[in-house]
Amino acid sequence: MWSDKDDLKARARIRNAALELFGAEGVTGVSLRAVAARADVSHALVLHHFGSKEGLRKECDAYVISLVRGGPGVEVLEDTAGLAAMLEAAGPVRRYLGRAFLDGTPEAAALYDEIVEATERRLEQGVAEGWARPSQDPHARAAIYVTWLLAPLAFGEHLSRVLGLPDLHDMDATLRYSRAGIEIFTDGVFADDRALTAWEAVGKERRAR
Amino acid sequence: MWSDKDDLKARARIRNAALELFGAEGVTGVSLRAVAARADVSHALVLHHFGSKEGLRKECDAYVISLVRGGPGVEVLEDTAGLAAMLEAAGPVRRYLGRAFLDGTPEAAALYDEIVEATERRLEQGVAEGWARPSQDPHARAAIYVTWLLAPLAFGEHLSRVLGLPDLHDMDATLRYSRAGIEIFTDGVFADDRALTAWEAVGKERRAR
DNA sequence: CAGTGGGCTGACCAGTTGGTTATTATCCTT
DNA sequence: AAGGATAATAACCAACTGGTCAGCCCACTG
Repeated sequence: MWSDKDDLKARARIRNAALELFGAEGVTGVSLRAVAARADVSHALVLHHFGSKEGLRKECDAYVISLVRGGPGVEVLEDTAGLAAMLEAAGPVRRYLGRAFLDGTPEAAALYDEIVEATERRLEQGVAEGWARPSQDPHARAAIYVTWLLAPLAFGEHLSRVLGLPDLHDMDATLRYSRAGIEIFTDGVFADDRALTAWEAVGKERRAR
Repeated sequence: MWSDKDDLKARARIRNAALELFGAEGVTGVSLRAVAARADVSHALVLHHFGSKEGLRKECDAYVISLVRGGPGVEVLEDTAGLAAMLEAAGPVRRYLGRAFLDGTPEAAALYDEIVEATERRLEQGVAEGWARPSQDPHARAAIYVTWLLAPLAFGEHLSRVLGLPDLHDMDATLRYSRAGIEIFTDGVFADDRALTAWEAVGKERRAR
């Protein structure tokens, strides 16, 4: 699919190998030697180029984030473009992102915050323009909205298994399950207010205690 | 918060320590010695009780799943009780679950499948009873619905940071952000069908190619 | 009381880990 | 062609990994 050409610079080859392996097994689960082997390189060269394992991890973070930002030109996300790029990203990148968010690196946290902010602005604009519903708590809604859109990054494997889709991360599969998501975002799931009412009852009860 | 009493059996102490550490750092990132140290026990004892690291991991899985099932009596989840238990679970258990789903152990996969099935039945019943909207793809909707409810397990850290909540995993915080979720599930986010229409356009274009 | 079996440990093992160093190969530049 | 950098390697290191083993300790049971 996107195997590296032989003449690709070793540094980039190492980074790609790390991306794949880190995403699949987690950073702590992958040795520098394993990365080196996949990049067809001595393990000392990895250290030579990146200084340490942590350095390699940071470079992977930076690279993936630059992909999401859509190139070196974009400094701050304007709308939901970053989200879209994330969902369309190739398999290894998606898996890596999922891990990064769960591991909670500072870089991933900053990216998450940025996406939530951009999304909140966009939804606010949508409310003004009439295509988005107003919310009682726009900040929390934006956060939840982003979290849900990102959820397939973490749970993609299960999603694809349950839906019987062969490759969890390709575009066709994404398209298939995203329809159900859009449906919920358009019509909701609940037909009446009883869940909302129940929530308010619980909240009131807790506040009383 | 839930520190172990001194007279707790060593076996359970080890399991709890493993649960905490595995959840926080990932299974591969935690050594048996670290687990042993936190349980105040020699690392040989861990092997004595669980045979291997993999054995310990399996025991953690089984324990957490039994918690979600709500006790040894429950064999198959009846409704969304498992989901509720999961969302109310204490911090370490939540983190562990998030990891388990991302790592894709067979036990976690089975649990996920089971929850999706139970939820699909429940939503189907809801449609019949009138409190849930019908869906064009009930199976996919149930899968997405579950995935979204589970998303805070994986992204809870970021969610709490963005919302300015101190402790990501306590019940009050869960209550706060879940309101926004219920709001979306009740009213949706989009005010009209244009997202759905756009999706259909993309799908048609791809099918044409 | 003897003994016996399980909880528990320290010492040990071979293999792996991230990282260092000295050395060689390969490339530009002038 | 000479020179200086940079790419790349093999050999090595101390620390740590999961796992084994012989044996201690101590509560039971006969």
